[in-house]
Amino acid sequence: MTKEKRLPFDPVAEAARHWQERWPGTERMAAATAIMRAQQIVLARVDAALAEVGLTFARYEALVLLHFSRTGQLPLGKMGLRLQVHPTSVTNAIDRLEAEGLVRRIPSPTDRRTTLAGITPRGREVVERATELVAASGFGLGSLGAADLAALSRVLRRLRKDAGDF
Amino acid sequence: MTKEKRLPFDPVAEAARHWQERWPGTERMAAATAIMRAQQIVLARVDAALAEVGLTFARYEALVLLHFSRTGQLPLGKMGLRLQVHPTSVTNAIDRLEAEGLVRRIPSPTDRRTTLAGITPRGREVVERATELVAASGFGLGSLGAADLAALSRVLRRLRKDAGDF
DNA sequence: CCGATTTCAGTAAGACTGATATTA
DNA sequence: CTAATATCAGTCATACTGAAATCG
Repeated sequence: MTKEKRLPFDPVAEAARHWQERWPGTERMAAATAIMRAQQIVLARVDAALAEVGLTFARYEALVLLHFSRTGQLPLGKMGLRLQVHPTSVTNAIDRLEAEGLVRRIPSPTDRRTTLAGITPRGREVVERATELVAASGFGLGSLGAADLAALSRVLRRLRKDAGDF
Repeated sequence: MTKEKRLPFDPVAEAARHWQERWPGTERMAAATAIMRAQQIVLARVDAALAEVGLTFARYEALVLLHFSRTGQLPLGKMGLRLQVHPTSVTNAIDRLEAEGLVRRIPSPTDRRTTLAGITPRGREVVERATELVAASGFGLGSLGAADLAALSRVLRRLRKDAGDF
């Protein structure tokens, strides 16, 4: 951690106060800054939970995606699209997961250019255990009620849709 | 970019659908995943806007903080607390900003252990120009209305507060 | 020949650990 | 002596670019 010190004021509100005096779009700035910080909080909680099973968030996401897929196998390219990560990052993530025996590479039977990543039985065990830990951590959102969570999901869904995610 | 492909469905909703069948806390998972993706979107937009003036988001934040401060100078440690970044990351960011003449290091007159970062006139010019660009980009939130922005800020404020930020 | 898929080499920014020098 | 402050060296996970190999 950087330091466990609690500020005596809300740094986002403080920034908004100054911003407002000179520049437009204060509400957007405040919301964007809050999103950046919220992501830091969520990531820190999830990473801490996953450390116990030796996974990072990126690799956990890949593993969950495979676990949820019908056959337990997906082309690397499809994974990149679904997880919105760079092709080389997928290669890297699968490299690590394969080295730990959680995933194995399988040549596609229909297209010899593509490689499938397939989750192994050990991979399924680990993702189940990891998910228990992550769910127990509450994703750092443990204090939010159902209404707040719903509001968050609703607004962020619009944001993601308008950004061209889906 | 990873690929400009739009998925035919909401990947977060799809994940939630599968999650719900086996694990608890679906609403938290969905909100957390949406936060992670929203941060990616905001960061990409802001970084793209800042590239024109040769700044990263982290360095821009540091510059804005100095620009807003009363004297234009702050101890590096205080900056780390305000921006929630690691001390060594502050040192690194100030190194870069100093190399570009946007900031200079000043020995503290009252405590010889501490170093102040002071924004230069050129730093003020750059931060003004950068802010025009960033504000014009809308932080990737251009499509959200006032009510949505307010809801976002309200919920994320609670999240940050409960996480111990302030 | 063109485009898609994956991989590799190399670069970059950032977060972190552990150690150190200086000073309150 | 201790605590705080900043820095340095080095490691790590990730993102990206550009190039290459393979194949539809």
